[in-house]
Amino acid sequence: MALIEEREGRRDANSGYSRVFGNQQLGSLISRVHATSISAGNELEKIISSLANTSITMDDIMDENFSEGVYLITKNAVKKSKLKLLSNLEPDLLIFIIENKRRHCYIVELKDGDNFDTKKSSGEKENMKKFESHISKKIQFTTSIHFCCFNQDSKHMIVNGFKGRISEEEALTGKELCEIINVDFYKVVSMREKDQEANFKFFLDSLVEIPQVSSYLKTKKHLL
DNA sequence: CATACTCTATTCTCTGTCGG
DNA sequence: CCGACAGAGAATAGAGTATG
Repeated sequence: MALIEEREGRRDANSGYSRVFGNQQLGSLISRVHATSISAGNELEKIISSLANTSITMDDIMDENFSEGVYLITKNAVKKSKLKLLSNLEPDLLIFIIENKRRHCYIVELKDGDNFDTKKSSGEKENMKKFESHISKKIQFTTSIHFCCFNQDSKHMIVNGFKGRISEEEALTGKELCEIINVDFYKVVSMREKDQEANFKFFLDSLVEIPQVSSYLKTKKHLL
């Protein structure tokens, strides 16, 4: 769950957030908000894999021990397989399409934003290509690499964010990713929205409980 | 179990290049 | 030559994971 309430954040007075406000309680509250945002990114991958068909291992793929279907294999599952590779070259997701006449592996880098970090994008594409050439030698599948910005609906914007370093085919929206793996995009979105109300309340409740904040709000009573 | 490393998001600053 | 822009690097922060 991406709940602010469950995040630690930095509680001490020496965090940058405390300095921003000159108030430790407010600083630690903001720190917890930030921690929640980070946590939500990790959660996205977990939600997606919980809704997809993950009933196959990387070893099964290499041993040709499978039947028709669409399967998702996460980064961690790849790490546990015998497909040994230099560390940190692994993409976030591998999708295997196993059909009568088609065997394809989508290699996907997933991001919970609407833009990729331009500093790392060149390196990321290089790593993806390295991984692609490595895995192609081990499996009997065609392959393609993709960069998915889960919260971006426009392929064009993804390519743009990448400063044109990737093609339209290599860009993937969240909706497209979900279509490939037979996952309801809107279910993923609604699962993530579930915490919003609790977060909204927790944040504002915590905020008005801070003495400095509440005494300030009392001077603003005319606004209510 | 502690430590090191990588991931996420975001902002600021410095530097270099391109075009008018 | 100067401004606009792009890119790299550093900084703020914590979470998560791998490993000895």
